[in-house]
This record gives sequence, C-alpha cells and structure tokens, in this order.
Amino acid sequence: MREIADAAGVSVATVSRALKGDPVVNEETRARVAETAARLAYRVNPVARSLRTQRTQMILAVVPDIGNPFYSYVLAGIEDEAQRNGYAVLIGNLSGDASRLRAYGDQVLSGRADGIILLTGRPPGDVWLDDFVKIAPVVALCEPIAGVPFVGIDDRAAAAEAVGHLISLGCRRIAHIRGPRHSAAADAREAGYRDALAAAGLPVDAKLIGTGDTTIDSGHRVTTTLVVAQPDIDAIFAANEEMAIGAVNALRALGRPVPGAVRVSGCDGLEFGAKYFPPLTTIEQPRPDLGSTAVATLLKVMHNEDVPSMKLLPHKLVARATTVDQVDHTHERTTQDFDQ
Amino acid sequence: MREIADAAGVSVATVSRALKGDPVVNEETRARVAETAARLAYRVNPVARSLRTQRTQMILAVVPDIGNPFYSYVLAGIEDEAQRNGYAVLIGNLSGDASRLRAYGDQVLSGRADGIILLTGRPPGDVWLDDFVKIAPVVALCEPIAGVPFVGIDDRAAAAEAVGHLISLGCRRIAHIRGPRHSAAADAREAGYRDALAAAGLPVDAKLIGTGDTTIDSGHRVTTTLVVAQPDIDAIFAANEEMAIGAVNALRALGRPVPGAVRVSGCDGLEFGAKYFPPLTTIEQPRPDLGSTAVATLLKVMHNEDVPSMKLLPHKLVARATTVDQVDHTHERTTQDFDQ
DNA sequence: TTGAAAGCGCTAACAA
DNA sequence: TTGTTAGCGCTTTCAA
Repeated sequence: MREIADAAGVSVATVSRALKGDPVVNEETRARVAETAARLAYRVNPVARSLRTQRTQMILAVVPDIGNPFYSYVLAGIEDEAQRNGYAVLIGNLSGDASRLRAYGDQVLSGRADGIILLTGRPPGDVWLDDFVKIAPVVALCEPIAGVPFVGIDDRAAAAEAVGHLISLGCRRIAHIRGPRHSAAADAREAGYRDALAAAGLPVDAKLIGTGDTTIDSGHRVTTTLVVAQPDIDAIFAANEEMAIGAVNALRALGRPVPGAVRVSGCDGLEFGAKYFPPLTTIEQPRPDLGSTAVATLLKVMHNEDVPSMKLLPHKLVARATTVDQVDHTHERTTQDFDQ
Repeated sequence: MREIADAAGVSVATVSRALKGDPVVNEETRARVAETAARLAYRVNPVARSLRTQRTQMILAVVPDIGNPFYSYVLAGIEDEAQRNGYAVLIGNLSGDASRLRAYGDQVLSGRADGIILLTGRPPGDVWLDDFVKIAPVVALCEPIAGVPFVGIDDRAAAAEAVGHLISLGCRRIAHIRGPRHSAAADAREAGYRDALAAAGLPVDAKLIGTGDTTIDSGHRVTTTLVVAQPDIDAIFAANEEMAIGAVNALRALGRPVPGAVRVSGCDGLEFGAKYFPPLTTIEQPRPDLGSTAVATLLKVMHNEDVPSMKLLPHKLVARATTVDQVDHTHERTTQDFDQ
C-alpha cells in the first residue's frame, strides 16, 4: 500500500479511501490510484483490514454431515449469497460428533468469523450452546434452536401435506419413519403426521411409527420391521429422502409392490429421489433459497438489525410414481416421462 | 493478552510464549499463565496472529459443484484432515461458472488463505491459472492440472478395469458415455475404455462413444441416442455414477432390461448408486482419503517440502446387479442381498 | 528465563 | 479533499 501510495503520489490514507470507493476522494485521484493499484497488481490484505476493522468478512456454516446432498446443496446457496455480499464461507462438519460444535463456535468467539449458521440444531444436553447463542451472531437453519432466529420450512405443515396426500389416495394404515429422537424437525414432522391422521379421523397407532437415523439403511431396516409386524400397512411417510429410498428397497425385498401394495412418500426433494426407480413422491424444500435466506438473515443479525424469530420458506408436495399409479413402463414411454 | 499478562504478573511476550508452548519459558510460569488464560476465558486472536506471522491457518477448497455428493464427500475428508492439523477450510463453489476460479485464487494471493485445493481441473483457455499455480501453494485433486501436484486415482486403469469387467461377462458392443470435453479425467477414462477394448482385440467404434455433462439427465439422453442408433449395444460404461443412473433409466424406458439386455457400469461409487434399483456396478473411489491426502500434500507444499508430482490412491471395482446376473427379486431375498 | 519494543498492513480519527 | 498518526492484537527479535 505504501508502494502504490508513492507511485500514485498520495498518502496511504488516500489509497485506502480511494480503493474502497469512499465518495469523499476526488474522482481524478481515485482513478489514478485505481490505475496504479491495478498496474502493480495490488490487493488489499484482508487480514490487516480485519485486524483493524474487527470484522473478518467470513461466516461459518456448520452442518451435521457435509457428504449429505441435502446439506451440501443448502451450502451452495449459502456460499453463493455470502460471495455476493463479500463474505467468504468457512465450513464446519460434525460428521456425527456433536462435540465439535464447540470448537466451531470458538472460531467465532475468537474472531475468525463474524457469524455462524447452524444446520445442526441443539445437541442434547449442550448447555454451552445456550450461552454461546447469546453472545455470537447465530442463525439456525432447517433445525430450530431455542432463542435463535430460524430459517426453514414449516416441517409440521409439510408432513401433514404429504400424509394428507396418502390419505387422499385411500391409504388408511399409514406408517411413519421419523428422524432421530433429538431432532426438533423430526418431532415437527411426526406432529404433522399425527395432525393429518387426526384431520381425517384416523387413529394414531404407535405401532405404526418407527425411528430411523436418516440413513438409507435405517429406512430399510425400520420398514422391514414395521411391515413384517403390521402387514396391513398401505403407506409409509418417511421423514427424509434417504429413509424413503430404504423403505422402497425394503418393500421390494419383501415382495410388496410400490405403489400397488404400499405407497411411499419421502421428504426433502433430493435429485436422486426424483431419478430413483420408481421416482419418489416427496416434499421439495427450496434448498439454495434456504441457504441464501439464512445468510441474508445472519448479515442482519450481525448488523444489529431486527430479524423475525422465524422465517418459513414455501415447500412443495411433488407426487411421483411411489404414490401415484402410472401407466405401465413399456416401450411406448418417452424418456421425458421418467425425467419429469 | 495485556490483561492476562497483568493478571499473571508477566509481560505479553511471556504470555505469547507460554501459550504456544515455547519450551524456553519456565514451567511454573507457563502453568500460571495457562491457568490465568483459562480463568479469563482468553482466546488468541487468530487475525492478529495471522497478520504478524503472515500465515492464516486456512486453506481454500474449490469444487465445481458442492451440491454433488462426490465432491461434498471429498470435502468431508478435506475438512477433517485440515481440522486435525489446525487449519480451517474455506469453500469455493464454481457451480458452472469457471470464471469464479480467479476470484478464489485471489483470496490466496491476497493472503486470506495459505493454500488451495482445486477439484476443478484447468478450465479451457484459462492462462491466468498457469501463472497462478507458479506462485501459490496448489494441489490438484481428482482433476489434474499441468505443473501442479496431483492427488487422485488412476482414472485410466480404473476405466479399463470396469470395461474389462464388462468384456469378461461376454459383452462385445460396449458403449461409453464420457464426461465433458475439457475434463482430463474424462479423457483418461475414455483412454482406459479404449485400452480395455484393444486388450481384448475388440474394435473401437466411434459411434459407441457419447459425451455427457456428468448429469443424470445427460446420461439418460446420450443413452437413448446411442441405443436407438446402435440397437446391438450390450453394455454401457458411464464415466460417473449420475450418468450411469441416467443410462439405466433410459434403458428401462426403452424396454431393454438391465443387466439382461444391456449391462451398465458407473464410476465413482456414490451411496445412491449402491442403493439404486438395481444396485449399480461401479468403481469406488476412496473419497475421504482423497481429501485428506490432498490436505497432507498441500501442507507439505506450503512448507516447501518435496511432494510427488502425482499421488494415486487405490480404487476398487464393485460388481453389482447392473452387470452381474442375480437371482430373481422375490420374497425369498433377504434384505441383506440388496444392501450388499 | 524474561521484558521492551518494533512492526505485520490496514483504517479512521483528527487536523489541515 | 488530503495527510498524519495511532493502534487493531499478536509474535519475535534483541537486550538484559
């Protein structure tokens, strides 16, 4: 900076002002500085700037499992919106170890990032987090955390819609594979499942509810258990896409055709569900929008602007071949029919 | 730091030394400083440290599409190994816009990150990158870049293995859906395809080679075109998992049973391929290992240690139901058969 | 074994 | 409209 100040015949202060577009500098000076900086391939040092301004222009996004396409696609939205606002994105990945959350939180407290987006929810018994969210800019994404601005979909309503869809198709013995015990989103979806049954005057049977761990394998396992014990099950609502795929695989292994004998709905709207065979009925979430909305919210929090305690984005029920009967899969089918 | 120096009755210099475990400080002093720091919940400010040391302890990982589970799972390996070595990971996502690469490179040049891992290959015509890799610590991951240490699998050998597998099953008219034109990995896989045909004394027929863009849809489209034009095709080797899934879907739409009429192999080893119906034969890549190896290599580059210009990790051919005939899918099948 | 002090590269008072 | 200067929080000579 010293160099380019000398080369342009001004002070470093003017260089600083010119480069960040401070309207107070003379236009002609600004142009000269810009030209000199470009000629010398000068780049401001973000570290020095951060030390001075006490802002890093970085946000941290923590996901439970970055390998999961649901999270990674949300992350794409986060990265995109952050980039657009001049922020870089640091990633944190719990991959099953919720205790890592604290290390990531420390990155914010120590000043490596200005704010944090948590897709992790509140791990059970983590009192540390309760204090953390009071002193750091935080947004909860997809999984709510008490006392933290939340961005997500209306999980309860979404689940009720999916189950309502199954009911409208004539299903009466509808099983539910819910997500992990400590997940508030899983609780909300189970509540939606119950809502829909109640609205239709159907009884809630605890024997029709199983708990998975979000993986394909768990969906497979839970489905096998449920269907063997309750052979009259005529539909399954799985709390995510992976468990729904596991459910379809299990039903196939059990010789129960989908959707002929049992209809299946997932939740989340992954591309692999749409291209699965048969294509999966699901609730589509606006994943990139969720990410970008979370960033926009976090930026407001960081600037001490008011934000709603909860921002719900629209979801969409997409009915596909695992619930809706379709024509036979023969030569006459065009490729389009499969691609949606 | 000033505070804890006063509280512990030493100078800031000693605090600094004590905190980073400089062996020169008196053990008793070190303990007192450590205790005081803990009591006051002191955390070193990484920004100030970075400004002084000129190292940020951050690395940048740039992927073509973070929503793709191949990349995101590699990213998990990157994050894990980086974390273990005290580095944080910044993400860059091109999402189709190769020109963004330059902006990410600038982050390294301006000192926001110490090094960069590129999963992007070298975008065509990007002369800027050629200069960049000479002045910044870079590792190329999965997609090679001339003049840059490479970490990946032996794509050519892997492809040859997959095609050899198809040949060993009696296939003679084997089509190949290759990846994008500008991808060196796609070139290597096509070369492996040709190798395997040549090794078996089979002719290479240009009409059997189609080019996809890595998406499921492109695999579907290319397959339809190829198979309609060459109805005697008895196998397809797709250069990735998504296009293989598209191929299977297309074949189903065309009424050509897999593997009965046409056998299909993918490449990469995504979980969704293994749980697809039918489960997909593929080449499994050690995705997390690729990520962690790339980080280890990058750290060496950053420390000016010697690194091999190419580090190849082992891949594995996994034969599943899209190439290997299996018993009928009836009630007798256990769930295990499907889960592998 | 410890302390004093310089300085990493920048921004923002404040003064001119 | 521009320049001078202090200082962000740390590490690292150099001296004691």
